[in-house]
Amino acid sequence: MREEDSNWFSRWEEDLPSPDELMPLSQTLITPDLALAFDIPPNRSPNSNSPISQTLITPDLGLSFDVTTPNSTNSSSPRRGVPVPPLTPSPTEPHSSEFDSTELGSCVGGGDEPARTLKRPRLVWTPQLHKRFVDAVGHLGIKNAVPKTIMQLMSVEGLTRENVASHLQKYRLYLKRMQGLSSGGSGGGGGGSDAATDHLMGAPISAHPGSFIEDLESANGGGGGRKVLTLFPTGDD
DNA sequence: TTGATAATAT
DNA sequence: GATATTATCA
Repeated sequence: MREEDSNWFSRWEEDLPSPDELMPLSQTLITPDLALAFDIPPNRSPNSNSPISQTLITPDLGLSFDVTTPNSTNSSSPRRGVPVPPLTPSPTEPHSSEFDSTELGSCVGGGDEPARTLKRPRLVWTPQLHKRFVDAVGHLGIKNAVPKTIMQLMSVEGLTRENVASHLQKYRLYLKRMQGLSSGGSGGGGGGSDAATDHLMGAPISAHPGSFIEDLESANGGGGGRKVLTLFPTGDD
């Protein structure tokens, strides 16, 4: 006797409760401390500031997390004072599947502080991750398209409400822009919808059960060579 | 530019 | 008090 009034999402909740079962999106976030314990490149650039970028790709989807340290311009960041050792980014396919799923809060070499409270580097919204985001919003509907619900639906480890909220804002802004553009056509400087972006964010938010998370790889060209596509068009190119 | 964060509102 | 949304910073 399930109430039929319950929308589709009601069923989602029934299927969701098993995050362990469905974990298509497992992101292995490496805390700075962990990275430290992992491997410290002996060749320390004396004066060469190499961009510290950690590219963790999950074998399932291939989400890549990129940590960027504010090396440009010595801006004293009171909040971000996590000195991450320069790691060599591997643009190629890292087959390092030897990643132990040890808890992030595990005792790391010399790190007595709980990684749980450690601040994570900037979150890079990859097309796949964004797809999930859009999918979650689409399935939830504007009504329930709240950061918390979205986060829960995404079931992305490491993803916090703040992350979704931040992105959600941009997402809404993008939609608003489009809607406003559709209504009035007064372009100040340009105004053009990028096909790539349009395809990404131009997903109509219709609360339909449909299929959850479509092909996540569709976003990726797959032809080799990742292209950093801009999620949000500046409107002027 | 994009994402995090502070402040604010509900 | 917690969560959502807005605004601003980096």
